[in-house]
Amino acid sequence: VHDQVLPTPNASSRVIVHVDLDCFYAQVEMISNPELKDKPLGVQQKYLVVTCNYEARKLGVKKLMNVRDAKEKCPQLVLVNGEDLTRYREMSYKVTEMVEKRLQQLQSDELSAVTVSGHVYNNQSINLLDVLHIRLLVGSQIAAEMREAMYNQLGLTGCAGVASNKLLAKLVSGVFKPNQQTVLLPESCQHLIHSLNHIKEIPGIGYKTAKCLEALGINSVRDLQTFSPKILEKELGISVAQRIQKLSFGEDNSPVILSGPPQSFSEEDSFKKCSSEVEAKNKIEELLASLLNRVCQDGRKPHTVRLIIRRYSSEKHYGRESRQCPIPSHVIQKLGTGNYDVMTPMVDILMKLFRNMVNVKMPFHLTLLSVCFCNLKALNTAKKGLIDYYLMPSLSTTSRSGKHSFKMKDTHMED
DNA sequence: TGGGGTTAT
DNA sequence: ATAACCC
Repeated sequence: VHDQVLPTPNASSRVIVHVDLDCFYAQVEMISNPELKDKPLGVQQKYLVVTCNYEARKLGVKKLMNVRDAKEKCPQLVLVNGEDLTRYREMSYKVTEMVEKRLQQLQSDELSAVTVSGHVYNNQSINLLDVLHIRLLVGSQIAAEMREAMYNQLGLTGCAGVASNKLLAKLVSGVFKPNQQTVLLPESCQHLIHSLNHIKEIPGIGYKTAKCLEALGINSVRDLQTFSPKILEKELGISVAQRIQKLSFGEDNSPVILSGPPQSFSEEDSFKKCSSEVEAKNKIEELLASLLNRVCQDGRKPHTVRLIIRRYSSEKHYGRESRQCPIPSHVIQKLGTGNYDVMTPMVDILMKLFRNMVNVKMPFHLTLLSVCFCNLKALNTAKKGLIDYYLMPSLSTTSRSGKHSFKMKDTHMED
């Protein structure tokens, strides 16, 4: 859970609190088994140590390190398997609930004396006559309180950053690392942004964009700040160009959006080789069984299913292909109820999607399979749809003029 | 690289 | 459906 915001009188003087948990999976494992607490611990998925606790980091283990390299660096390293995300999801939901409850109370809080909690970035001096400073200090107290509550109620530690926008809050949250917090006062914004050694460190500039910028000779934050906007727009498109150039100045007006419940659920598994249809079917059944449990607990119903594969190919960095289709309404209806067999029709659909992507008469070699449920709708979707249809002019216009308009009517009739 | 997720095109 | 981004 990130990016909680203080109620603010106007959008131009925001105070954003970004909370970032320390090595979350490793913390969950240490809570489940306290004997691991003072040992160097890594969380393993396949042959990777995806994250590790700070004991392990002191001994040279890094995130996403090969298991072999990690063991070599640190022979005492204890490894636990983290391929099943269930317990991490459970803890994550607890954090979300806690934060939302705390946020409800925020309005009625009595704010204590105006002093900083935690670090001030760049050791800058505070001006108590500056209203922006004061507001940020109050943000630092709220951050401290949230971290306290997370530790007291759930046993989780984390960092926090407090600043005037999401980008800066996130960047400053990592300045003092583990279990500490830092507030950024406006005067030190340029210091922070120029402390980055490469533009790839700016959240929002990923692998592809960074490569593209490098090809233009842009390597430092200052390079990006001073680069011709016109040429940048030509290379990356106006949207990306304008957004990332603003980011390079530390400017980010993107709003805090409550993420709410997930938009999709998926289960995936990677492996060395899957080369027969029977093998694929077995994997798909496994993934589907777990997914059905999760979707059942969520309570909403997916209306679309997608199958994703990754083909073995010597060196194609990101090659995933997918096929998706609507879930037939009679299958959707059975989804929550345990008594009807929903596996069989779903597996049939998924195998059709599979054969649509993979020519099973030819040899094939897959290294990943994933099943995704998306287009989640609340229950009573037909009734709600009916109300919307009559009460919301814009919606009823678009649905009537759309090519699926009679399909919507069918849904209403069934109900 | 793993096992997820979101948004834009 | 894919490609980019995030962790």
